[in-house]
Parts: sequence; structure tokens; C-alpha cells
Amino acid sequence: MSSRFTIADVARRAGVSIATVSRVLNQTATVAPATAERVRASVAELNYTPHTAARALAGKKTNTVGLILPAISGAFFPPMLRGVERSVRENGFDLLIYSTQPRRGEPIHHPLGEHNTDGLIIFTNCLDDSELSRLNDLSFPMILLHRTTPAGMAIPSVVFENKAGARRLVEHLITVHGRHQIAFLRGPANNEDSYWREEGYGEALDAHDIAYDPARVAVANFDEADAQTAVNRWLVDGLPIDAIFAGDDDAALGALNALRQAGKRVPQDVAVVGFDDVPFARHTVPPLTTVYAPIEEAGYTAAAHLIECIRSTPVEPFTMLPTALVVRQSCGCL
Amino acid sequence: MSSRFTIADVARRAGVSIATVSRVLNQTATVAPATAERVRASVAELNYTPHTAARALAGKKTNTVGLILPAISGAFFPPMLRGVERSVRENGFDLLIYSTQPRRGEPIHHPLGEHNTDGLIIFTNCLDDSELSRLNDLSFPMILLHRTTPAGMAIPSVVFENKAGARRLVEHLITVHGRHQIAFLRGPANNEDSYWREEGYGEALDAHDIAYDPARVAVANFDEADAQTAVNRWLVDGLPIDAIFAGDDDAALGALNALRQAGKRVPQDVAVVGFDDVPFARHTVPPLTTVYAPIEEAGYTAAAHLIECIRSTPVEPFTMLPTALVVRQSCGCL
DNA sequence: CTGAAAGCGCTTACAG
DNA sequence: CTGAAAGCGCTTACAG
Repeated sequence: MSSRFTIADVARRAGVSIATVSRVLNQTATVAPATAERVRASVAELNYTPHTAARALAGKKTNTVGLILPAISGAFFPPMLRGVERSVRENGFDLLIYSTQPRRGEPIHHPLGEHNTDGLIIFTNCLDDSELSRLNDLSFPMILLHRTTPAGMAIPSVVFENKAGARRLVEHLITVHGRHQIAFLRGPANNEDSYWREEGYGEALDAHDIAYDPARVAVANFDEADAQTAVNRWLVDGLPIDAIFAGDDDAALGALNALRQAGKRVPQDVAVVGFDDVPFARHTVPPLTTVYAPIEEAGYTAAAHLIECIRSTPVEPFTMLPTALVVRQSCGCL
Repeated sequence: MSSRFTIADVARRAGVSIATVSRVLNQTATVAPATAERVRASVAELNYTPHTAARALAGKKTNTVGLILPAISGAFFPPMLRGVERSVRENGFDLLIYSTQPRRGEPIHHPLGEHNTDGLIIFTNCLDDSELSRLNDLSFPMILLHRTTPAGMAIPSVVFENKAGARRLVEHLITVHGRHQIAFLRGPANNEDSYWREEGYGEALDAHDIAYDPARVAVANFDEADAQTAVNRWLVDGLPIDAIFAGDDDAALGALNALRQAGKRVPQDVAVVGFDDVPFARHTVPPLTTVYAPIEEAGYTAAAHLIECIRSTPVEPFTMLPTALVVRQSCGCL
């Protein structure tokens, strides 16, 4: 906050009132061309930029969008951030990011809200329901990213086509590679992506008359280390498994580690498949068969929809982005 | 920006003036315990939170820190963001992120500055020199991350110990593995990390009387695809090479790809080493020998120093964070 | 098309 | 220890 020129300086120099300066800056009313020209010249000469806080206070809008997400980690977030960021910029907004680690019980004090943003993008369940409903009651613009709208609220959401993607993937394992002992590595509790992927897994088994075996499902939290631990346990328990659907690509990495350390060959002994198709997926050994999820596009879309909300433009209340099977080698192909 | 309670509501309810409310909220003057208690109760009952913009305007500070960086991509940024974010939160500040792709010539309009932040963290050369010097003239708090301070300015900076790290790495290749035909994959033009890594590379060669051969240096821009292209060219040119120092881990990935596709064995035919030790480095095949760079710590430190600047606390003008050799298998060990 | 003025919600000297 | 009041830099009815 350094001393700079204010709107009054610009007005004085152009020989007009500050109201007129504001009008040409915001194009909020017609100004005589000659007057406007003088104002613009004055702005340029003083290298004037409006003071954001003053603008926010007077105009009752901040021109910034907030993003609430968990600790930025894993390969998932860079593309997502890129998408959000791009969309926000294209619309002339700023981006305020708050990353939090939701701990159960503990009410999250989050610094983003009506006072410093015009709207919020909320990743999964990073905002607790009471705050969500408080903001919803205020009609505060929000978008849910990778989470569907809770009953009773009217917040648009953007999600992946998880179930169909997962089903296609698991059916590939069954029909093309003849795998029947397929294990599933679940994501974090209450994670909807994980829920629907598991549904797709179940549907695929059903469709081919393969019994669902709870012993073949473990929690890996979309986390490499947790996945490694879980797969290790299966291995020492001697659970018969000929394929692992890892829930996401990070977990697939952990599965690959555990299998390698145990001397199992992938895909000959055990096939491994992931979900998301993050950048490293093509670099695992063997290259990972997975499901492409448009991570960047989801971020982009969420931000675009939020800004439509802010502008009171009608918004698609529910967007499901298609996913696509990406066959590489860890499933047994090639 | 929804209608909420204001400081006046709180004051009325507590039977005091708004000045008193402000004082207990900001602990900016002693208030009688009983009065303070009533104010706090009033705040709690109304669930009052101060309006950020009003606070910024009146108080001449925004309580937010800006971060300017290139497009978020690669494995480098998540840890960096995590570090910055953590530090900013611990100090009760908000974080405004602007990611830009500096194009030469084109003056970058960036939306972060004196008006919406109290200070800026500037990654490498993401802010052009004219803007840097304008802000410097304003004594606007800034920290340079992975870039040293330009002559004539007094902006603290935080960097890695690149040269020593690179030298240790290359000497390992020479002394332990007897490699003498070591190629280097350079980072983006004007990137200081790359510059100093190359210096370390040169020093190591010198120290062992190995002639520097410009043919063995190519530009890979810290980018996997560019690295792959560069290494490919060496391969088709038949340039004799028994080791590649990739400049960073992303480039190492590209080198590994090119070598694998050409049927070269790593490390037997060609050793490959990187720099940074990003998360995927342990998962390449073979696991990557590299130099650990404290990416998250650098982000954390930069933010902490910036906030010290903002608070007018004396700040270390130059911080060089140590790096450490991480020996895995791509160099030929084990 | 343009200006004077109120007001956005705070902080901070200035008095007392 | 506390209040009345000015002021931060804008936007936006309201007049004209």
C-alpha cells in the first residue's frame, strides 16, 4: 500500500470530476468522446491504477474468486489449478487460494468468504456443511468441484463421469485380459470420486457374474504410501489377486511399488490400473493403463460457471465431464 | 459481498463506540476487561467478521501476500506452493496467486501490486525489470525466489545452493563411475538455477581435467519433451556420451525416455542424473540419482521473509539453501 | 453528458 | 480507558 495517484489526481489533471473518471474507467455510462479521451490521457500519464480495496468497498464487489482446496499435493492439483487460473484470468478476475486440511470435528476457520471474494470454488468436501449452508442462505455464488450438491441447496457442481469410466476400465480387465480376481483401492472416506469409481467397479463385476469380495477392497486414500501398505497386506495375507484397480493414479504408484518389491510381475502376475491419467501415468513401469479425467477442464469449467453465477447469468446446475479409457501396458495390453 | 453485520451493529449491541470495537478486535489499545468482554460477546453473537476491503482501505494494508509465478506445471510447483501457503497462513495472511507466462517483449500486465497486496513473492524472472524497479522505488516489500537481486535494488532473495550441488553430482559421476563424456541439459534462458548448475558442471569437469565440449550442452528448458528431443538429436548424431546431467528432474525424465526408445541401457550405457529430487524421482526406472533441493522450504522461507519485510523486521538479504546429493541407481550405483 | 455528495465499513489521530 | 469525527479511494444514485 504505497502512496500512488488517486482518482482525484486523474480528475484534476483531466479537468473533470472523479465521477467522470470512474465512468470512463468502468464504462458505466456514456461520456463525451473528447472528455473520455482526456481522462484516458490523464490515466496514462499518471500511470494510474485504481485502488482495489476502495473499489471493492464502494462497488460492493471484489472482482476476485476464491478457491478452497486441500493441501496442494499429488499430481492432481497442478492441472486443476492451471484450469481454474486460466478461466479466472480470461474473465478479468483475481484468484485467492486457500488450502486447508479438513480435520473432522474441528470447525475450519477459513479466511475466504463474502468479504474478500465474489464467489467460491469448493473442492470436494473442503468446506463444512454449516458454512456451506450459511453461504448458500446468503445466496453467495459458489460452485462445487468434484462433489454433488447437498440436498436443499442450489449450488451448481462439476464432476467427472466416474462410474462409467471405472466400469469400462474394469470390464477391459475382465473381457480382454480374463482377470477375475480384481481388487479395488478406495479413496478417502466420503470422497465422491471414489464412491462412484467403486460403483463402476461393482457394476462391472456384476455384469460378468463375478462375486464381489469385500476382502479385495481396501482404503488407500488416493495416496501412494497408503496404497503400498494396503497392497502389501494383501500380499502377505496371500490373498489371490490377478488385478488391482487403484482408485487413482497416485494409488497405482503405490501398488506398483508393493508389487515390485514382492517380486510380482506387472502385468503378467498382477495387472494394475489407475484413474485420472495424470502426467506421470505414461512414465510408470510398465506404462499405466488408466482412465483419462479432464482435470484441467473441470477446473476451467468450475471457474467459468462461478463467474456466470457472479454475473447472474444462468448456469448449468450440474456438469458431468466425460472420461475415457487410456490403454497402455500395465493392464496386459501390447 | 452479501449483507452482513457491520462494526456498528457490534458496537450498538455492546453499548460502545465502533472505535472500541475496533480496538478489541485489533488489540491496538488497552480496553477495560469488562468492556472488551462485552464486545467479544457481541461479536460472537452476531457471528461478526470484519469486512476485508474496508479494513484494507482504512488501515492501509491488505493482509495479503502476492505470489507471481509461471504457469503451474511440472513437479516443482506443488511443493513450492505448499511451503508458501503454509508460511502465509501461519502469519495470518492471505495468499493471492498470479501465474503468468512471461513472453519476451510483451509487457506483462499483472494484476498484483501495491493495491491489493502488502508484498510480493516473485519467482525467477516472472516480473519484468521495469515493474520490479518501480515497486522497488516505492519501497514496496518484495522477495525474489530463485533469482538474485538485480544491481541497484535492495530486495532480499532466496535461492538454492545450485553450483556446489551440481559439482558434487558431476564429480560423483566422474570419480565413482568413471564417466568422462558427460552431457548437460540446460534450463530456460536467463534461468539462474540453470546458470549455476552449469557452472558447477563446468567446475567439476575442470577439476578433473576433462575438456568442456559445447557439443555436449543443449537446451531442454527444464522440460521433459524438450529434453527428449535434445537427447534424441545427440543419439542420431552419434555423439559419444556416457552420462547426462539433465539440469532438473523433469528433463531427466525426457532423457530417460529418449534413451529407452533408442535401446540404450541406463546406467550401463549412459548414466542419467537430475536435480531437485521432486517426488517422482524415486519412481523412475532406474530410480533417479539427483540433488535434493529444499523446494518447499524455499517457498516457506521466502514467504516468511516477505512478511518480516512487511512488518519492518530486519530480514536476511540473501538466503542460500543447502542442497544434498541423493544417490539412487541411475548413476550406476548399486 | 456531467458534477456534487452520500456512503461503502473500517482505522486512527485527537480530545477528554 | 473511551468516544466523536475525519478520512481511506472509490461507486452510484440524484440533479441538472
